[in-house]
Amino acid sequence: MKTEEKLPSHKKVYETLRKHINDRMYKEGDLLPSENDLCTIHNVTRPTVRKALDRLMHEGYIKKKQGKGSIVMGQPKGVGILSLSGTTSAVGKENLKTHIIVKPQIRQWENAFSYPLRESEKQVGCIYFERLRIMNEQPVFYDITMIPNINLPRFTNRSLENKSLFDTLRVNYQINVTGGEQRIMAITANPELQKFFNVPKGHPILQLDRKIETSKDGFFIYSQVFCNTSDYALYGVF
Amino acid sequence: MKTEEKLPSHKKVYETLRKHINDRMYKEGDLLPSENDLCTIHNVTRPTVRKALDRLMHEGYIKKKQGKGSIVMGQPKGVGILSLSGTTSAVGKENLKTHIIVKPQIRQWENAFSYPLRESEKQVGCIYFERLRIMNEQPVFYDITMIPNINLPRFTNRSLENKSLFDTLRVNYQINVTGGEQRIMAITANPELQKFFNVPKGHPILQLDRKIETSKDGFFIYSQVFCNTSDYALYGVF
DNA sequence: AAAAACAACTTGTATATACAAGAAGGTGTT
DNA sequence: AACACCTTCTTGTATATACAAGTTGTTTTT
Repeated sequence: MKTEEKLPSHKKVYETLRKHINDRMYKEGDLLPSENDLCTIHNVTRPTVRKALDRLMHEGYIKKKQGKGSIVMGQPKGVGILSLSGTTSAVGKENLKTHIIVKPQIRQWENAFSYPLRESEKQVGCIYFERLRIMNEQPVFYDITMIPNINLPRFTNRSLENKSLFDTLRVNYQINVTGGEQRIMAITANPELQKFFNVPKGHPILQLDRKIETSKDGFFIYSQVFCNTSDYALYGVF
Repeated sequence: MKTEEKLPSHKKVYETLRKHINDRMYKEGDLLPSENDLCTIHNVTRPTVRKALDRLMHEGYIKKKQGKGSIVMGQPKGVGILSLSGTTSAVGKENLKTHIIVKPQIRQWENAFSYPLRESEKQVGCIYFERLRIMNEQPVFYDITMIPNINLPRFTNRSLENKSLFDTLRVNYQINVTGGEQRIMAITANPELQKFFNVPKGHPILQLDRKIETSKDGFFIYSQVFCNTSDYALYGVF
């Protein structure tokens, strides 16, 4: 088994810097080493470093200023819900607890939240689970996730609790989220949601249906998220 | 007056291709000319072309496949609401009518939808307007926009009706949207919204508060959008 | 006829180089 | 002290070049 395929240098530089920012080695407001310094550090040339920095900039980890340098912005807040990552990175891991309501299980599926499925997806079935996310003792997210049941060794054992699903896929399976589409709407809580969120009848709830696309051809993640925004508004950058 | 500053070549290539895709000269599913062809067409080198293509790819206009080419995806649907553009490009211009509820006017402001303002912003005051957006005879969006009152020649005369505000800024004033932040929540319609949307009391409404950042230093656009999602769910790609 | 090998495309990665333009700090002159 | 200038740092733009790797169609071989 070779989980270790050799990454292109610009991705290695990206992963390294990303990790250092996440680990707070570079803090918000800091300047990254200059592009030339990064060249010597990673033993690559400037276009390569710039490619890594471009991606970090796009994802909101840094901002660049001509003549000044690359300013660290910290972990992008809430890129999660509204543009890329999952709920975990959206609100920060600090005060977020996760209850698994329905454990990951193999299911048949015909469609996914009104998204039509390919034949290849229907054949393999899906990994299905439901989670309730709780912030400061208060339930905020309720989400249903469906993933095609392709061969992901040890997947169900992994970190659905507190780590980001997308990080798991990226680091362990070299599957990157490349984009996706989502529908978002306001609804009122049905009895089930009333129970989960502990809210009265008629309470407004945010609903997100998402089809998430990855670098693995034909591999999509489907998720439906309900969110009680009365105390925590969904926050996102773009 | 020189509205015409010379753009870097990679931006010129980007703008040209973007326009051609928007004008349907390249249709969905088409292949763009190869990178080498684009080089000779625009008389630049490959890294320059690739930079333009990278941006088009990030914004969803094209997808690239190694060995194949650059596949045109058409105008990115709904990049609008949830990641970059304004409501116009989010839903397509076809069936969208705009009613100006409050005409653009100069106002003082102390804050913008709970976003704090800089001193420099407070001093110049803001351009304020409210719009109701109607799709197929049905009111869907109600939005309030506030823009710092810096010198934008002929701005209030321009195209608040049907064109995208962001396109106007980009083409006429070389101001690009570089990002922003937003809060999104579900609420129930207050009496004013009940009237605008023609919905009963307790009807769920989507609310977006946005602070939009531009390439012009210190120039932010603030907008608050209410959306009746009972018939048209907000759709976005990312 | 079917399969394998090849050639001719495409995009992906990476280097080396050069100059432009903005920011910051020091050094002089006034 | 204040200002202008210069040097030196930074990132931005652009070229020229090379090879790797994926796709497609053609040619050759079996």
